[in-house]
Amino acid sequence: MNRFIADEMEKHGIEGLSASHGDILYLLFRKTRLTMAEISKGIHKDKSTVTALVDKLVRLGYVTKERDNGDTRVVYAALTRKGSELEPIFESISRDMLDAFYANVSEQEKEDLLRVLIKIYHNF
Amino acid sequence: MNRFIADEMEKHGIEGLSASHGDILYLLFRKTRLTMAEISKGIHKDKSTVTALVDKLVRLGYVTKERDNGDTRVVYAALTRKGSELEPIFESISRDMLDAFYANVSEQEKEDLLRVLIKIYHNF
DNA sequence: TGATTTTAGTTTGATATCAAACTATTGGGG
DNA sequence: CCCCAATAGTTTGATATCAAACTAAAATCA
Repeated sequence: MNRFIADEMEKHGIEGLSASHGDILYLLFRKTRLTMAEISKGIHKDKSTVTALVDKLVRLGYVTKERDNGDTRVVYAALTRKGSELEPIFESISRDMLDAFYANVSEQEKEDLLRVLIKIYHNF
Repeated sequence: MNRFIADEMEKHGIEGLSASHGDILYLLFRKTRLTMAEISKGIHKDKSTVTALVDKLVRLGYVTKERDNGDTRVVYAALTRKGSELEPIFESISRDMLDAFYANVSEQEKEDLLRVLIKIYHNF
């Protein structure tokens, strides 16, 4: 799946991003401003990992970081124009990905799969 | 799951091993001698990754590496005595892991899950 | 109010991982 | 037989990832 996504992104001229960067961008498509801690929770990665990932997105020009004025411990991440432009491309890749993933899998099977996986998820 | 396994291993006094090292050891419990390429295929990891993983197992005293006499390109990995002693511990951890994993999941659900996952696996 | 604890992020050091370049050996075809 | 291609592993360089130590700021509490 990682390879699939990486290949698709390369086809669209997006390079240097991993699946985790994509996860972060997805969060930012939904909510325009997120703290580092919110991102950490949202993508289930350690906060120090998020620091590195977001810094890379900043370096590539997709995201900005800004300190909160009230509580200066807090740092917000938000999309730049360039970052926002990724949304339609990502939606398209996501669709293709899911289509490939669920090829030959019926709706009923999908439903059952999800239900059992959630059960297993809660076992940890 | 990785954390679960790591915790269990630590309880048994086994430290410094990741899940991938466990995968390699499992292969060696079944077949006493494997080439680096066979391990690479067996654990679905790049051959250069296997070099690093096996070297660590050698460093920790669980495995030996030996060149083939006939074809000197080939390198065999095999368990040491210390490596073999891990088998019962690993079997026990494996059982506990699967029990935790499949808690509250019926046999029928397991079967369906596996069938659909295999289908999805073949989609890539 | 002042000390202590909690919280938010970053830095540091270690590890697994991959891809690409490289080395060394084997096997085939002219 | 020799060259070339294929094969087996290793080395190198980059990256994501985590945990632990650290910094700085806010919140609690006595």
